[in-house]
Amino acid sequence: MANSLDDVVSGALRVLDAYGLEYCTMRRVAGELGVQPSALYHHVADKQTLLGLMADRVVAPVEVDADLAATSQRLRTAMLAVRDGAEVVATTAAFRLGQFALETALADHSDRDVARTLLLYVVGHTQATQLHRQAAAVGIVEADPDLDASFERGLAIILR
Amino acid sequence: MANSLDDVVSGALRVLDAYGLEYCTMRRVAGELGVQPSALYHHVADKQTLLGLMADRVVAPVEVDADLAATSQRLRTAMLAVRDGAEVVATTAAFRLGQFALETALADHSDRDVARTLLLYVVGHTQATQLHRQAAAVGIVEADPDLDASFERGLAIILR
DNA sequence: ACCTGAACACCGTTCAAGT
DNA sequence: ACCTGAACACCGTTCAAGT
Repeated sequence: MANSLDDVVSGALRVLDAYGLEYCTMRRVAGELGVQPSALYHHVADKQTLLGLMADRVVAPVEVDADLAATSQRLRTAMLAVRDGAEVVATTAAFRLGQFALETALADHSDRDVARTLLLYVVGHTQATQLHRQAAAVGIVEADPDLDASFERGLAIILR
Repeated sequence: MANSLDDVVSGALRVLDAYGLEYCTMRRVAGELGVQPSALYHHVADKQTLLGLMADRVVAPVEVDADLAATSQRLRTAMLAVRDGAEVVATTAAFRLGQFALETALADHSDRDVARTLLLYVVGHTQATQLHRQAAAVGIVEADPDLDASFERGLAIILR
């Protein structure tokens, strides 16, 4: 059966979660879909575009409401759910200041500067968390059990 | 004349600044130094290690003191000084929570949680700033003249 | 509309060998 | 100590051609 764009994004996210961003290559995504690498370019202009769609999908299920702390937790959880999820969001076109969908949504429930600051902190802390966990998984560094609590304390500092 | 490790890092930073992270390849760094790609591996174990040394160098001139806002500005300026500087710092081993040199230095002059939150914000905002500027330079997006002021407002929120 | 096959211009890294 | 030359196993992307 022929693949749709959604299939391509789903396959790419499966490869990302299984192998990490470094090994999430067009050729591996194609292999995951049982298709030649060149076939991907029928669905997507280039790899950057695909990464952007992947970031959108990682962030899509996050509900935004007036509870900024809870919304931040949900965003963190969504990014942690896929390997290197935060890095994909951070380095992607989706995360452009002023036009990141979550930023404008969050700004509707709070101050615009608070929304932006919060978002930068949440993505940054989660990216660092995943970097740390990956290093801990390989034994380069001991696991830090305080990371979740550290996240919440930073949140409190911004929202005080 | 033979190259030292410092020469390699300097050459790599020149390539980074001229071409951006995407095109900062081992082969180009070697070319910049007038040497074969394999020669780099006499100085450095792999590309990740080189990127870490580059991040250290970007951040090295930043003076840390009790004025958290001024220190944040200096860090931002240092990262902005080289193309994709913030991304190199953010994605590198140098930026591990709890053992990033700047984090511990900053923690000596303030609360530890404030130090970490501030650092994540500064690196994140600067990374987004460079992403935005690069997009604006290519004409994908109009330049945002408010980015510097936005940075300071976020700083004020964290430090209030 | 969706895909194949083949090609192009690259990558990071290893390793024996040179000086 | 520092480097060359050659190789290995990969990349992203293009493009004519097939169904």
